[in-house]
Amino acid sequence: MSGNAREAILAAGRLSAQSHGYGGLNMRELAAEVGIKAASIYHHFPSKADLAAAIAERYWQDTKAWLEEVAAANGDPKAALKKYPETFRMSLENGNRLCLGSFLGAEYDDLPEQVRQQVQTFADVNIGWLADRLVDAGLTDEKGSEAQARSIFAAVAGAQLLARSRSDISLFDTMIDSFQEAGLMPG
Amino acid sequence: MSGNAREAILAAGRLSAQSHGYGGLNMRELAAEVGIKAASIYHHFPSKADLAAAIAERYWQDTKAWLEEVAAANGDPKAALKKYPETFRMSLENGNRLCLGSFLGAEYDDLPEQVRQQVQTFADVNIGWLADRLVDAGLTDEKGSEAQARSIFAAVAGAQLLARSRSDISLFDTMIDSFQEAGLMPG
DNA sequence: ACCTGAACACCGTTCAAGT
DNA sequence: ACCTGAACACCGTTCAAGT
Repeated sequence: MSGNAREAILAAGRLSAQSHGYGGLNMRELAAEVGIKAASIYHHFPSKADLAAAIAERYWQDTKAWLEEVAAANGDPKAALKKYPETFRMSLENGNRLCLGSFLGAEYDDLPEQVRQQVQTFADVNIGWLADRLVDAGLTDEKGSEAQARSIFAAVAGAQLLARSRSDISLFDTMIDSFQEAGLMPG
Repeated sequence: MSGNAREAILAAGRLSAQSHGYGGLNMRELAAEVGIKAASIYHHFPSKADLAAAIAERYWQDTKAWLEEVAAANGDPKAALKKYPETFRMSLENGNRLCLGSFLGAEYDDLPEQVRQQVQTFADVNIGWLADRLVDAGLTDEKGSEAQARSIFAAVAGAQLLARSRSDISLFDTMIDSFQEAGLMPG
């Protein structure tokens, strides 16, 4: 409708993809949510692959902006790191949804190349941000920071995946606590 | 051919599900791999949902048997725990495949009830085995053992998910090393 | 018992054609 | 530009019929 069908498609598409993945992203349903016909989506995106790539691109851009806000608002890098799991937690709160990067990561074999690239960038954004905080906090040397950052990213994503399949956010919180107590990430 | 089409369907179906998930499991393709027609699968399994449930059930049974072997072969529970990531590593080696529990966990919203139950049991088997080893090793008290076990399971699954999307087993190994060095799990 | 061709109802995707 | 009807390809599934 009116203002911007493209933006409405992106927003609804993101939510659907976080619930059902790339394969489960349904063009007719998505169109209905936006108030148009499925064929009309193709006026805004040349294909489902391009739509998914645009959704994933927007997803990492939003994530990056959020992470930068967190870093700016928390001078202490340890305090910033403590906030990191919050986006994953919000996905669970918002309809028990999965991180889009995790869902698309699972579907990686069947993903069009454009989508794969955005999934990689999403991971790079997360790992890069974490590595920068870890170095700033003096928790790792520069050499090992990326490896440590990757481990944190993977562990938090894994915790979200498991908590989601039980529809139980408290499990997510407990797992994050365990990671922090073990010293995998600062708490 | 031969002895047992049902077993061949289960074996090929498991591999396909670990690559493409439940939604991506294709009856016609699966039949072709086994050397029969799609309609013939229904002689062995009443529906795709029942087939997937049987695949997932067999999957946790195989996992459980493997874990019990590892426990039996390693009197030292820490040595057994050190071997735990090995099954996840083997999946990556075997065609860059994902743990079936992780893939179905991502698709949880769209899973038939029979399949969901087997996914839960798979998680329970892993967490129960880990909790038993942790208690035996004196690494946790009985009260906190399940929470600790869940964290290990989630972290290892997350590491596999991320390593798979890069098709890079060395990333998996490095993340496991990080988990062990942090003390999340014994190394 | 075990398998199959053919068909069914459905659904995502695409394109030619409308405004 | 923006949208759509309708065709297309493919899906899980059924069933009468074959061995």
